[in-house]
Amino acid sequence: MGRGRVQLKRIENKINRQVTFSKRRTGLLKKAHEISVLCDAQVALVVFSNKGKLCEYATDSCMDQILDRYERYSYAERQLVEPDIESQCNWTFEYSRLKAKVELLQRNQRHYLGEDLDSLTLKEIQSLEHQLETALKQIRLRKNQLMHESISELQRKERAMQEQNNLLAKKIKEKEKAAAEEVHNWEQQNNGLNLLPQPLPCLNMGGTQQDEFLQVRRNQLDLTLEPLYSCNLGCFAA
Amino acid sequence: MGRGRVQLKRIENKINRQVTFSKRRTGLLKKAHEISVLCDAQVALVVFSNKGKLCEYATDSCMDQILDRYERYSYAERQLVEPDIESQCNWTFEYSRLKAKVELLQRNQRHYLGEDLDSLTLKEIQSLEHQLETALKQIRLRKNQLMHESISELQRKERAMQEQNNLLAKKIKEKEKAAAEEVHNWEQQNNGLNLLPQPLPCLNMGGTQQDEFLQVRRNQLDLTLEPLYSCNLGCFAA
DNA sequence: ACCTATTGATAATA
DNA sequence: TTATTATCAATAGGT
Repeated sequence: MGRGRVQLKRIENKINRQVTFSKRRTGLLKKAHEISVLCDAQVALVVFSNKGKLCEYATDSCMDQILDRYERYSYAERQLVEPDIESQCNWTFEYSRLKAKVELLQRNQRHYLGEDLDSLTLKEIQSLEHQLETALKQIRLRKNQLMHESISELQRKERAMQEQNNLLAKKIKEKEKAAAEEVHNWEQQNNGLNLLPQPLPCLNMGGTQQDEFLQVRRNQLDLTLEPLYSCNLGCFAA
Repeated sequence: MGRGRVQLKRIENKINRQVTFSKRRTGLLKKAHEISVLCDAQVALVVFSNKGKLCEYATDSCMDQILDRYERYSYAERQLVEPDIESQCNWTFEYSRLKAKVELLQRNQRHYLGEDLDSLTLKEIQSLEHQLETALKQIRLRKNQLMHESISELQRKERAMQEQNNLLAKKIKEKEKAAAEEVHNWEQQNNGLNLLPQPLPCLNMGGTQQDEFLQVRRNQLDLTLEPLYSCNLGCFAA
């Protein structure tokens, strides 16, 4: 909304990005509040800006309660696995052990994400860099594999659709031909009356309109390539 | 938006409320995604409908990570509040929650290390790649910073040692001079006996041997600059 | 921060 | 739920 349509991709101009962020953040918070009030829903919204600034909204200002509910909700889905009653004797120990584990893992995770690096020595930093470089190699290998698979699949689909398309075009031509003959017969039978019927609209799609037809097919392909939320082919350039 | 202005209050008609919820939820998710992409922000959105149905959006589909970041962010602010004794009753729940968290973190860690990638979709892989690229940038920044500090420190040491060195060389020359004079005196006192003593080995280090001395010092510096993991200075080009 | 031309979202309706 | 459409709301690009 505004002067000109907007592309769903990162705004490269830093100033514009910041301004747009400010405006849209306001809008987003407003909408969150509105749906919360109008529809009696419980909403939690957390936004970290580009620069790491936090901004939040929560219905009735109880963020923790909602996040807690969320975790309960989503943990319930994964919880099918563990009945886990073996450790009723030494819960206290087990619990603190787990807690320590979580903290360690979180610390590591922060490091893997390039945060909180000041606590590391040069040697540790170098080790971390090396680990991530290795990981990236693996990730890119897998990515390429997936993309190749995706491309093959799309090419297969394209061929199939092309065939189907040719078939349909052929059928349409045949029908037109048949219709034209019928008209011809009718003209001969009513020779001199000069009452030409209009061609049936539903059959009016041969020859010159084939291009438009192909265009439609391409668009359908594009839609297949562009599923939810702008997963465009730009990613292949990465 | 729509036919007539809307009051910011709960929609009483149940049907209307449900319909509006559906539409606005879609809109809200869309907006959340848009600001996320356009402004390179990290967004987490959780919506519970009136009837308790959950609906969520998270940048790059990593809700847990964002909520984690949120908790870390706001943790510092409330750390004063909760000594957390309320949860002695529902330990079972807490325990399994922790356990699930550990599993999630471990799973993530594997992904950050480039392992176990087959379970990820192309979109997730791309997100992961992007995260690690960003992390690596940060890590390299920090590494360079540490190395520059290290270099400055070493250069400072080098200057200090150079000074000390000059001082020592000077002292040695003086001592040699004194020794020579003593010999001279001795020679004069023992004129004609011709019994010259060898110069003391520990003092044999003036003039022409200074260069070799500096060379040794440089090698020690190089070793300090080149610790584990082949961290040569080429990294400064990164 | 404020101003509008435009696009986008959506309430009412079917 | 889906589709349409009249209207209002959000906002992009300027000032």
